[in-house]
Amino acid sequence: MFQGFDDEAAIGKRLRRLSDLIDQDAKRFYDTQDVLFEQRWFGVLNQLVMHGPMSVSELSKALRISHVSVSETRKSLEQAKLITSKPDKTDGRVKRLTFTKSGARLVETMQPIWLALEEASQEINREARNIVAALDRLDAVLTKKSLFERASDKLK
Amino acid sequence: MFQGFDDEAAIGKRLRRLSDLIDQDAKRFYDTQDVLFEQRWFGVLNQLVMHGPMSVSELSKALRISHVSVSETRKSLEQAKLITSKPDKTDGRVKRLTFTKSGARLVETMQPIWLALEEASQEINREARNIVAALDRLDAVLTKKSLFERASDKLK
DNA sequence: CTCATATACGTAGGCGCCTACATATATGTC
DNA sequence: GACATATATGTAGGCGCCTACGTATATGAG
Repeated sequence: MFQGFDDEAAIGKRLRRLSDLIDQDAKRFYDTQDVLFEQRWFGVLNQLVMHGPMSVSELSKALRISHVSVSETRKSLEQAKLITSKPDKTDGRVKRLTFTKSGARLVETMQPIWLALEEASQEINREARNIVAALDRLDAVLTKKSLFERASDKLK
Repeated sequence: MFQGFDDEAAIGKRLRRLSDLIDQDAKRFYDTQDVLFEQRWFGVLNQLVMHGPMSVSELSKALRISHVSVSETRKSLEQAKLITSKPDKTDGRVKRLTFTKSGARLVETMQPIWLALEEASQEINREARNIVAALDRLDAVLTKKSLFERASDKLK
C-alpha cells in the first residue's frame, strides 16, 4: 500500500492557514471599525508613511512581494483616491507614489486601529514565545538552501 | 506626523510570504519531475491514502480548510480522473471520494517525490530549530484568543 | 405527521499573491 | 551613434484559499 505523510509536517500549508486566520481576523476588525479598507493597502501606505514617496520597484523590495502585486495595490489605491503617482524627474521609467489629501486623512483615521493591531500582534508574539524569531530562523534556513534544492538532493 | 509600524511584526504577511516561498519551490520541484500536479491535490490525496474514502466535510475538518476549498479540489481531481465520488449508502447528502485506477497509479508515481519533499521539510524543521513547534504555539495562542478579540480589547 | 433546525455540498464572486510577457527607458560598450 | 543588456512598470491569466448563498437531506421536538 502507499505511505501517507504527516500533514502536520506540511509546513507550507500550516503557514498559509495561520496567515489566513490572521488576515480574516484583521478584516473582521476593520469591518467593526466601519472603515473601508483593503488589507493589501497597509504595507504600501505604511511604507509611504515611514519613507515618503516611493516607486513600485522600491516598494516591491521593501515589502518582499512581486512588483506586479505592488502595481495592483497602487492601482487600487489610486482608484480609491488615496495615493497618486508622479513621474520621476530624471528617470522616465519611474513613478513615485505619494499621498493625496484624503489618503493622508485615512492614514490619520487608521492610526489607532493600526496601533491596536500592532499591540495585539506584540501580545500574540509574546505568548507564542517569539514566533517572529522562529520565522526569522525559517527565513534564514530557506535563504541558505531552498526547499527545491533540498528536495532535489533527496532524490539523487 | 504619522507613526509607521514595523513591517517585520506583520506576522500575517510573513507567514504568507514564507508559505508562498515554500509553495513556489514545491511547484518548481514537481515541474522538474515532469508530473502534472496541482499543489492543492496533495492534502486530499494524502488523506485518502491514510484513511480510505472520505467525504468533503470530513476532509474539510481533517485539512482545516473550508468545505468550499475541498469541493473545488474534488472537482479538479475528478476532471483529471484521479478520484471519483460515490454517494453514501445511508445519508443522501454525503458523497465519499475514492481513488480511480489512474489516481492510484499517480499516487504510486508520487511516492518518492513526496518522500523527498517530506525529508527536505524535516531537514528544514531541524535547521530552523523546530518551526513546527513554534507554529503549534502560535496556533494555540490564537485558538485561546483571536487577533480580533485582542485588537478589540486594545481599542477599549 | 409537521415543522424548525442542523448538516452536506455546490456555485458565484472575491482576495492577495504569483509568472509570463510586453513596452518604454536607462546604461554601458564599442 | 548604434546596439546589447538591464531596469521599471503594466496587463493577462492563474492559483489556492475565502464568505455568502442556495438546494437537498437528516434529525429531533411537539
